[in-house]
Amino acid sequence: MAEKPLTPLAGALLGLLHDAPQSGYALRKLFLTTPIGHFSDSPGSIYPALRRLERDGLIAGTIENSKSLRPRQVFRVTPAGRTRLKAWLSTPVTRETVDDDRAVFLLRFVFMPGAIGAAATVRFLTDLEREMAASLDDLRRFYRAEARRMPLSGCLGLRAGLESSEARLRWARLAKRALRRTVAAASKRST
Amino acid sequence: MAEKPLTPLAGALLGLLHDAPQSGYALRKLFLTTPIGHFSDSPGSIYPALRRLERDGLIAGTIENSKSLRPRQVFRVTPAGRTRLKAWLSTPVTRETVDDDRAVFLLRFVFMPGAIGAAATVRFLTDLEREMAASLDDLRRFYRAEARRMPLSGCLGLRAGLESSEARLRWARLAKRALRRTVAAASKRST
DNA sequence: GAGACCATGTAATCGGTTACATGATTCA
DNA sequence: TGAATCATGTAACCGATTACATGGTCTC
Repeated sequence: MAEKPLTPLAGALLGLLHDAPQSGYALRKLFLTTPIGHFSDSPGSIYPALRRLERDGLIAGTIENSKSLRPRQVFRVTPAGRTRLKAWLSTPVTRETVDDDRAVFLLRFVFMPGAIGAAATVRFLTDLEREMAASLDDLRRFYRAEARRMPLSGCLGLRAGLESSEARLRWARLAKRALRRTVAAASKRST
Repeated sequence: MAEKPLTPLAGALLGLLHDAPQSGYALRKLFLTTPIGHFSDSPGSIYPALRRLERDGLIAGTIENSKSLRPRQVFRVTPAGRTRLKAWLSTPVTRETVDDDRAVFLLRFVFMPGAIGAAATVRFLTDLEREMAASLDDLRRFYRAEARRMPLSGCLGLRAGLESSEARLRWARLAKRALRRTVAAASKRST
């Protein structure tokens, strides 16, 4: 098998369908009206992706309102799809995880608590923090070493990278604190 | 004609070659060792892209060290390439400019002062500020309206978007101040 | 009855990535 | 002499985007 990681779009669709079974059109509207990643809301983007997921047995579509009215195909995540989603969400955090521009880690994060639980999400954030801190360190080192040789605009470009890395790291810490509170509250309730 | 905008990779290559003519291999090393955007450093990525640019007449390669030693093809930006680069750098700032995940605006920014001048770059940053502020406003509105209906992880995901938008905006202001100083200094020298 | 919206598709294109392949040179 | 680095390519694949196309339904 050696399953390839899901593409960002595939992961987003699978995650959204895991949260709530819905039609391709509803997913399009989500992409259009909410700030989830930046996916194209065009039909040529979503429907082929859904068909690929269906072909791979990760989702299954059932037609509602059949008989001429206004048929609508509602997709649900299959058990295999759920397994695959969990695997995607559980892929280890490495340097590439935090260095990617598209912020796929954020997409993954959003689906995590619902799919693999709050405790696993907290662990994920801990790993993120570690890698983000390392990445930021490297960037700072690079800046110190090369800034003087670079034109002003290069320096400023690096500053942008630094600022956004710092913002990400602050966010990871904040998110961890917030999630930990819910884990603590949940365990308190259960005792 | 109706020239399509350059792809991020094409823009990066053209900009780098405009700053300094160099070989494909040297460009690969830049991608490998510096934190410019996140482009693949693999030959299968860069060489075809260079060939496309050459095919379109935007760059021209001259072979150095020909005669068996270790030939190396050094690429230079042609006048047409320079025009195209300027056009790319000058495309108006819209909402999509600031909303794109890949931060192509940053790439453009880095090449601007060298290609279209500091004054034009300051104008660009002014436009960026405006659009970034508008984008941030929308995000905040969305957050206020929808946060209560969303699960915690969705909220936190939005927070990440907010934090990074705020960081970008702060950076744009900072960069504008820094560049303005150099413009002021330059005009002072010239008087 | 016209226009906006629901709902789904297909075809063509294209750029980027991975994997594979080659050969020369430098240095230990 | 073998490994690392310089230097350049090619072939195959694949997913995403754009543009095009269809037809029902709801509301004014």
